[in-house]
Amino acid sequence: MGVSERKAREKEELWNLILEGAMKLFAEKGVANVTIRNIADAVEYSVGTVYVYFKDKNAILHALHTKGFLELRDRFLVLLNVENPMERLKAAGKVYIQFAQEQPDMYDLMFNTQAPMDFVKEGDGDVWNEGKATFGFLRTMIQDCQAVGHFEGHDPEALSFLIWSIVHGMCSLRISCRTDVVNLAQPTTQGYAEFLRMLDKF
Amino acid sequence: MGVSERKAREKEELWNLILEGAMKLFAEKGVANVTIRNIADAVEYSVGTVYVYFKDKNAILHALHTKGFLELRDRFLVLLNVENPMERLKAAGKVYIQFAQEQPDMYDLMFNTQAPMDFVKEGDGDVWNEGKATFGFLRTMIQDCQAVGHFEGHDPEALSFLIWSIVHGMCSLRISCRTDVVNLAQPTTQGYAEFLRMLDKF
DNA sequence: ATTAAAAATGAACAATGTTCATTTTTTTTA
DNA sequence: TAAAAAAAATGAACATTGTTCATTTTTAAT
Repeated sequence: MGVSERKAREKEELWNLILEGAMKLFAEKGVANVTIRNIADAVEYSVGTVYVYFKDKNAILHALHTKGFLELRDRFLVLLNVENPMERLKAAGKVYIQFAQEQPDMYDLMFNTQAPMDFVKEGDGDVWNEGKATFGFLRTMIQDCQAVGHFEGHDPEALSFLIWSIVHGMCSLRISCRTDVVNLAQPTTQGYAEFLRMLDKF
Repeated sequence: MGVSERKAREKEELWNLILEGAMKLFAEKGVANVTIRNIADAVEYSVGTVYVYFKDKNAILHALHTKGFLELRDRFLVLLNVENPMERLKAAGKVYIQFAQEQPDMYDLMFNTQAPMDFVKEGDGDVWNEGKATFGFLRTMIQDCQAVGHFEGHDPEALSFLIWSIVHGMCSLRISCRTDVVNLAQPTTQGYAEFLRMLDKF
């Protein structure tokens, strides 16, 4: 019988509908200003229904953060065209920073907000898959660089974390308005350019 | 007459009392879990009184964040003993990271949370003095390094921002639990060690 | 057409930041 | 010293939030 299958499909559709409604509001008003009631209104369902499909607000924020990682992964696809590992690494940083600049709220949700991590820790797997895959991608790039002679004597794990920290630090400080005290017109762009200049020695 | 003076003193004393109560709760339960009612209870005054002394919660959080910067500045004092500019810079990073590790909530309030910045922007001066002074301190260190031949050809402003971003990025990722996907026992310590190894080339 | 299961509902709850008319305390004045 | 004025403290009340759950509505099975 195809009934249960159709039901499953409908269930998934509403799940997506709610999530997309949340996504839209979230882009409009910022994550901090979106309430469960807002989301319910937007999709024309009751508050209770939202809670049928999502355990709590953390679950919604985690699902949203996952969508963010999907888009970031898409953006990273252009890197496959970059043959030279070092150039690929440099380009990856640019893509990362650009994403953070264009979608600051989403970036904040992905890399700063506690909610998605709380959801992960409440769950079964207990592991942050999105972060794991993304960091793994960076680690591979670093190893590719080392394979052609760069970063000699450096530990790839620590170096990956260091480089992640550099771009994250700049994006994070920018988003939280801490760069107001830095006398640069475009802090992240100019800061990253400075980093690229450093990389020339490796 | 000494009445108004005594009044002013009493006013400041209660202001401090409230703030220290907030500070204590804040250290106990974390910034996210402290309410105005908690603070009022802790100092044995009413909720309304707290609002007589502080415009809103942002004002309290800003005052707390300022206390954090005072402590960070104190910790930086040991750097005055380090003659060599490059060694001073390296030591400064260590102090910064250590502070973030020992007081993650305070660090988060100082460098991530929106509230203190909102307070600054609502105010007159409109400038984040704490950040300005701290960043200025870093800039001076970089310039001292350049004066003895380091970082040749690098822009001090951009370089300062880059280095700030490095240590902030590591601390920030650590505090927001994003380092769970990094295979390092002590991400910040090992990541910073990797950075120090990089600095050898400059 | 009845019954059972599933899905959707929205009123209700506790907790939060915030306000403000009222009360209490202190200071000044007569 | 007693009354009036000013300052300080109060806490009840409001709007919003995330969340729950008994009830109603819709759908499926008999």
